[in-house]
Amino acid sequence: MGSQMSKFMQDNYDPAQIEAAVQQRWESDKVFEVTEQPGKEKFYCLSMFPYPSGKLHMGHVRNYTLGDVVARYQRMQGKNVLQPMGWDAFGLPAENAAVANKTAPAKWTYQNIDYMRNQLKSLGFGYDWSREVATCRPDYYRWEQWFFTKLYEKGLVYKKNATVNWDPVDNTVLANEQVIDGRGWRSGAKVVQKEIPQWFIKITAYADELLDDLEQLEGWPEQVKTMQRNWIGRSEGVEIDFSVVNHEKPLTVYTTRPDTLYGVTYMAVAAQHPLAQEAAASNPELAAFIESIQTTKMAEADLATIEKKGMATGFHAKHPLTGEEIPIWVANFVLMDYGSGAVMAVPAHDQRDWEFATAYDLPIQVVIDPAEGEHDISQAAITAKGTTVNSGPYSGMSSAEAFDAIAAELSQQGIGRRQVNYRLRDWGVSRQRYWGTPIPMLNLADGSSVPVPEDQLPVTLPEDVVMDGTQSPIKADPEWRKTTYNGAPAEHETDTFDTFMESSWYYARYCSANFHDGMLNPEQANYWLPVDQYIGGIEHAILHLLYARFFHKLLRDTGLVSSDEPFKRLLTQGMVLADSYYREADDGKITWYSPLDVEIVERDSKGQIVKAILTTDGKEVHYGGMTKMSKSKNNGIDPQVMIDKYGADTVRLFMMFAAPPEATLEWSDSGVEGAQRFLRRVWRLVADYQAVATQEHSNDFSQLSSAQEELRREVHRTIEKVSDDMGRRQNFNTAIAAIMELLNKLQKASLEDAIDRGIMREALDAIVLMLAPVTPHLSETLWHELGHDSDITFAPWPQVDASALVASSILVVVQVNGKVRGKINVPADAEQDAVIAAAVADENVQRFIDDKTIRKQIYVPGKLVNIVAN
RNA sequence: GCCGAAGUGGCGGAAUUGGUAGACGCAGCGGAUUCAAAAUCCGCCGCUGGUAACAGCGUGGGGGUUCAAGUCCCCCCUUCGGCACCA
Repeated sequence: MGSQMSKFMQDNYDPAQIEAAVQQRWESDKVFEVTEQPGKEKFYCLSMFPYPSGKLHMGHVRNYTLGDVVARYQRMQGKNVLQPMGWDAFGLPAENAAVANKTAPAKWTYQNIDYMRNQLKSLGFGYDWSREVATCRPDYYRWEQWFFTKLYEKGLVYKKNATVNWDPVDNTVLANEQVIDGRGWRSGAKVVQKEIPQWFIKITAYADELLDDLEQLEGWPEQVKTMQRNWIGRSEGVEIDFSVVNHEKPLTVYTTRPDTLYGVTYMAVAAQHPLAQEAAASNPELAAFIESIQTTKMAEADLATIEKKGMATGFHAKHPLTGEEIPIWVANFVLMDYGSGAVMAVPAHDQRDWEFATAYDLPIQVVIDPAEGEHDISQAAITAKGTTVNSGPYSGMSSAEAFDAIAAELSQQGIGRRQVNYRLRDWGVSRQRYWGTPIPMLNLADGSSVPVPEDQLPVTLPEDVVMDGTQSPIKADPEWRKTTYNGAPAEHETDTFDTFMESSWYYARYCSANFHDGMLNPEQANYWLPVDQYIGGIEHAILHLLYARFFHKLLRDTGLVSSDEPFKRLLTQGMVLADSYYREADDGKITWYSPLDVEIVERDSKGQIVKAILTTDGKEVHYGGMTKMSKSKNNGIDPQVMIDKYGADTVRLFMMFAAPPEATLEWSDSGVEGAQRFLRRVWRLVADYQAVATQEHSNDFSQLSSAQEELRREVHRTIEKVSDDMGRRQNFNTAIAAIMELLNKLQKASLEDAIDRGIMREALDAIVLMLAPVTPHLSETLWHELGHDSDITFAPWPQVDASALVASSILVVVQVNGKVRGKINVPADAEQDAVIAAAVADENVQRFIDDKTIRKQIYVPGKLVNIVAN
């Protein structure tokens, strides 16, 4: 066993050479291309596909290393593993780059894809590239368009007015991120809210199922499920019609607190509400006010923190039970897009209503006596439930009783009904941008809309265009939209889809990426789906993951897939941070410098950076702390530079070792060097062993010296821990730490006799195999050096020899009153009484109990004795 | 503001089910090797006191439950992610 040490091994570890060779073989042998193999257990491992922004950033490298480690681990478990990759290729940055660089978004995007694909290959990720998709290709988005028309036929799609950020100077719609302090980022003009017709998909029709099925998702982090639950926000309440004085139409509101109905002292409606508009028509002051509050950005975060403003409309509603007249106000915190665009206000029992009432001197009527505690209504609203007061015939009831009684009364009168409501709103998919999937609808002369007939799909987006910075080229071109429908002139919709549409079904398309006869090939899709492991950033915990879950159910109900949920197990990875450095000019302007151009010249006694200089000019820069890698702080570390310098295996190892997957990861140059140092030590240990590899080996482990027994126990303990860490816990950092510990011990191990060499041989095979998911190039190279002909990519994962784990004695910690006072070695099979006796007999333990009475003795088998004495 | 997380040595982190706090790595310090340096190897490394054995303190802050709390409960502080048109 074992080969003569090759010339190759005598040289130092040279990642550039071995990685290129290994990757070349993977490519020429098509190692990662897979097909359906009925009867063999499948494993679909998916990482969130990247937006092709130019080059990979460290967040990508982390995400894809995690995915590749999982995929390779599962392959070594003997599974048929699919790991695909593609491009989330539509989006705003391409338009911005097109304006800045005077190129077409398509060209820019395709160039980026080509560059980034090579980067992914150089990192050694084992993707099945034959399934690559780019969402901006017509052969991808045509099926999205087809699917949308199917949803339209099913009645799951509708058109309604919705609010957008309108830049009146550039005459364009802005994304929320393009609105800074209420102004357009390019024009600087004050942004106004404008209503335009847009397409919506009825995700609320699936709200209950999206909520209930979260329970099936045992492999999802609890926090993500909680966030989704809260986002869907199911509530049970009552919808109430308030009649409006001198007005035909009632004002309908939804409340979860009908028990506080007697506390309603005013109503609030959105600026765009018909009542507000009607009142403003004859009231210039109100009209001016309504215009002034239209500048509020529609983001919920802004809405929640803005100063609450309002004005009376002059209309009054009639209280449905008391008949009292209640003023109707316009308020800037009520949005037309949510619910009915109107709310009933109970300032005594709702904090936002309370603040508004206090600001505008509106009455506050207490109708709930809270169950416990003192409350001062002049300080804050009483939001807790309790017992009703001042509520006419409903006084003296619990909140729950009053809820039922009032709901029943309103229902009987025909002016209210119990209703389940969701915070979740229907999905607005229209975007007024160019670089996206054209919405496959035709607008007819009579104002109606119809889907583009199936035989006319796809509606293709022209790629050879010029971006002038403000308007979508397909909107600017009067010819593009022109078409006919049943012989009559019609116009193509010029809006495009929200890019969340493409990312909502790409995971399914990968299963039959080259299928031309439909969106999916159900046979292939149902072999691979659901995804067994999905990996991506925590920032996608709600929107992307909810939309993808929704789409999966839509696919299912269209007969394309048979499962209920797309992603069985989810891993949400943390961000990557790096040091940041800056200089401040005399005028206060701050310039950030890349950490790669900075040299640390002085640290204090605690290791903190006190002085650093810019290598280009030798002058000092200030340390700005450890922050998220970003363009704005210029602290992004280019993965390519690191791959060129250290090799892919070192970068991958550092990424997996520096932090657990969910936590943020701090980039550290010296940490990367430490990772490389470890790989060199692995290399050297194998090389040192090769020098004795031709000598006699023994695999008879029945008679071992205590040192041999202990070392072999360490080997199998490590296999046990690493298997658990990689498979169940997905804590790759501790798996690597365990391998490092084993390596430290092996370096000191004897190679004297045949058994020593047998144990070392077994240990080295195990180490090389266990490292293979993380450092595949190094492992494959060493695997062959150790004399194996097989491909380590598919080699079986090392097995634990249970007999090697058995120890004859164990260490038990002895505490007195909860403090550690001694440690004793006892036989593994010792009884409780014997262990406690040995514990009490310990010299140091005696010092703490000799003048005290023992009150209690607690024994945690095999671990700990606690003696309680006073 | 609302929803969800996180906070442990000089630093990244470990402690998996309430049972030895600080594994592993980085930085630092001491030594070996070297003409010298790099690389490598050996050792030390939470804070305070002590030559040491050992003792006291210690997991963001305050309170609580328990024989025992980094871990469970209550309150607070700080940082991060999301908030529907960034992806």
